[in-house]
Amino acid sequence: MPELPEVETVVRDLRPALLGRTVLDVQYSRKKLRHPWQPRWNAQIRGLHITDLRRRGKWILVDCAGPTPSADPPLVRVHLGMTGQFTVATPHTPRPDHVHVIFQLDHGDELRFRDPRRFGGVTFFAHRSEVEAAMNAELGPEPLEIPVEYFRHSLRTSRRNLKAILLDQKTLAGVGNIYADEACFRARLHPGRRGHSLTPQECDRLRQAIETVIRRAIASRGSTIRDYIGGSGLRGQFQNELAVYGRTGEPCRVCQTPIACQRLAGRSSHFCPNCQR
DNA sequence: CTGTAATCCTGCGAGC
DNA sequence: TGCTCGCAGGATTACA
Repeated sequence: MPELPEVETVVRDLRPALLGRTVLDVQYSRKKLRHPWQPRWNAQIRGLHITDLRRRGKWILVDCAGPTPSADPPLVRVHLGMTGQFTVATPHTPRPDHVHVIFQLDHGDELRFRDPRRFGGVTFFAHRSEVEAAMNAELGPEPLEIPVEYFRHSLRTSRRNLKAILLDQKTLAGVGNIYADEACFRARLHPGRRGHSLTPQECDRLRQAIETVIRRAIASRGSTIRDYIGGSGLRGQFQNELAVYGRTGEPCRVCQTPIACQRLAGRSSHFCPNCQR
């Protein structure tokens, strides 16, 4: 579910509530998550202070600090998968189904990881460096900081279609199905176009479209299609501004042509057959 | 290298 | 009302 704008919203919501907090205890359900929680981490996490909260692509990173300062401190890494929710709540708030990890915090609140489909996960790393190196090797640049030449080169040397390229986290980290479709529409490019068929100008148009769409989506706290909620439990608003995603058969906001839907890179891909070439 | 399909799960809407 | 089917914001793997 959550793509960059949704994950960014969760991080922004949670940051003020979590910075400086101490984890008193951790509970977890027996259900298996994508990146399995392991009981032995419990003892390691207890007593850690939360020093920062960050996002990289669709990953949430919770930086921690132990009792003694370390150059390579521990961290907790979270992925929301399709239906993940990461929220702070008071213990009085009823616990919904599918809450799989609960961090008890020192000021009484709970940090909850909920995920009905369990495609997401929570993993503890004793040393930040273990994750950073691996993640940087597997993730491309952030969509709001795409190097111009890098992006042109990535597109123009690929025989894949735009949809597949945009969804590839190694090319760009954080774009998913909604924003790939929205960016192609904004750039007036058919998602089935092959990367190598793009002119440098079209590459730049796509890059700018991605940046604009992602920026606006963050400003609207992401899109809530079904399950998504931010770190404080609020729904997103960008679903109201989507131009093509989920609008199959509805009129294009520019030319009134019915929006088409076609399977590309294994995913439903929405586009205007008239505006996008 | 590319593309496709299956896989991990639960829940929901459409259609009968 | 109740059933089955297909599909869902992700990501990895196997196979053609």
